[in-house]
Amino acid sequence: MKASDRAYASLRDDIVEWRLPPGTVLGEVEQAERLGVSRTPLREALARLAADGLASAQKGRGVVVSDISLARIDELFELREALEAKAAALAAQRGDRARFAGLRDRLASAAALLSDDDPQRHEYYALVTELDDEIDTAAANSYLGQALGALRVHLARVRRLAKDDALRLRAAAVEHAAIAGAIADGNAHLAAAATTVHLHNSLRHITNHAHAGPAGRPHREVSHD
Amino acid sequence: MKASDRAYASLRDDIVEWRLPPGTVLGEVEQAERLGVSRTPLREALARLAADGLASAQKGRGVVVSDISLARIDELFELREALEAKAAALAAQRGDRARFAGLRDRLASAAALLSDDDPQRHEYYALVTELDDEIDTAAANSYLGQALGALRVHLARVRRLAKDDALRLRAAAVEHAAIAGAIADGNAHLAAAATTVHLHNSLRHITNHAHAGPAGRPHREVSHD
DNA sequence: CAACGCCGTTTTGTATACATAAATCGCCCT
DNA sequence: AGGGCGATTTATGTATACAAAACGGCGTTG
Repeated sequence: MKASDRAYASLRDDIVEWRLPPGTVLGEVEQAERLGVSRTPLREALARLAADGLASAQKGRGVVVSDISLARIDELFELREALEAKAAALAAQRGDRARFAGLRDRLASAAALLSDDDPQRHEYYALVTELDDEIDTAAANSYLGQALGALRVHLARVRRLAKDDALRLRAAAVEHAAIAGAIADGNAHLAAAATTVHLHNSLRHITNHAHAGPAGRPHREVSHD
Repeated sequence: MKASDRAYASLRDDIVEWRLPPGTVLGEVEQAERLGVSRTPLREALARLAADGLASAQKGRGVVVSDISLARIDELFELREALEAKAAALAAQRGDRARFAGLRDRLASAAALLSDDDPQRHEYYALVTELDDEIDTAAANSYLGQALGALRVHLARVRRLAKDDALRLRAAAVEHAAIAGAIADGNAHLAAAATTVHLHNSLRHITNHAHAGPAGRPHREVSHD
């Protein structure tokens, strides 16, 4: 694997997992030494991060990890709603109905997965990811898929701001089942509406139950200037 | 200005203006010599092009200008509809109504601009661009704005596939005026619907009146493999 | 005392040289 | 004669050295 790819993947993970919090300056020599690569592939990695919107190039002071405050989550979800509603609608038009019917049933009975003492909710998250992937595939739109991919990187970062309690996750499972069901029925309008509802509830949960930082470790919220 | 920025801008223009048609291989040394820069900044430019989706990195054969056949225009417009409808709706909620009322009136009387013998329709296109910018500003969503910006690069490429006759442009002006009017009225639902209608008509015009290549110079359509 | 400008340091931007991997072309074997 | 294999060639990937620009500290000056 290429060194630039390793550097990119490593830095992206560090940013998404909040090991590199917003406002962190990513000096070229510093990061190059830390990751054990030369400056050239590292610069390529930083350029890709900037293109993704995870970092922004400041003039003279290198690139800094971009800010992601609660205020911007509203914006993020506005874009998310536009993209995912469209994707769900397209999937309803084009998708394999039997496949989504299966997902609908598995999601409807997902409460059982959540009653586990698995703190990671591994099985449930895998199921949701599977639904997302199926929608992407069924939508059969590379431009939309690319946009959704870029968006999900940002969402992964946001996830650490919310605490997922079992109550919300159970409700989310029902909402996901509704989306899958609408797609299985080939009902594009309903699929889009169900997606809108789900994202609305998801955003409300985040804004209501947000905490300052990951794992109780507080961090500076805003104004990295 | 940085050499990497110049290289990026130059290459992007060459791709958008079809001087580098789809399937063209962009060799590093070749392009570096052509643009008069070293390989290092050129590689950065190529990476940005790949991130934009204008080129894709093939393993072993460098990066090639990405394909944009008529089949993919449908996909492009599906994404476009999702983004622009959302942007129009947000603009209707948040925008300055007087400003859009002014744009509505100017667009409604835009037929006069089109009766000119200006083959570039410069004034009219400037007006449409102004509307787009105002919508972006009013939507006040950086993520959405970034996605729209990336999308418009691809659209600029597609524009060369359609021949804009005065008839279609006059109809488009009316549609744009309807969008601006809906935003001016603060009617988000109507603004989104008007955008959907406009894009539907625009796409239909393109698919009906598409020609093989720009300025009568034919090029290979598909299957650059 | 404050503000402006200069210089040193640090960091980014660029070029080039080297290493490595892939594709092509020619040759040999079947 | 055709196909596969290997060497050559070419292109990409990486590292390092050099240049330029920006920031910060400091001194000077109004």
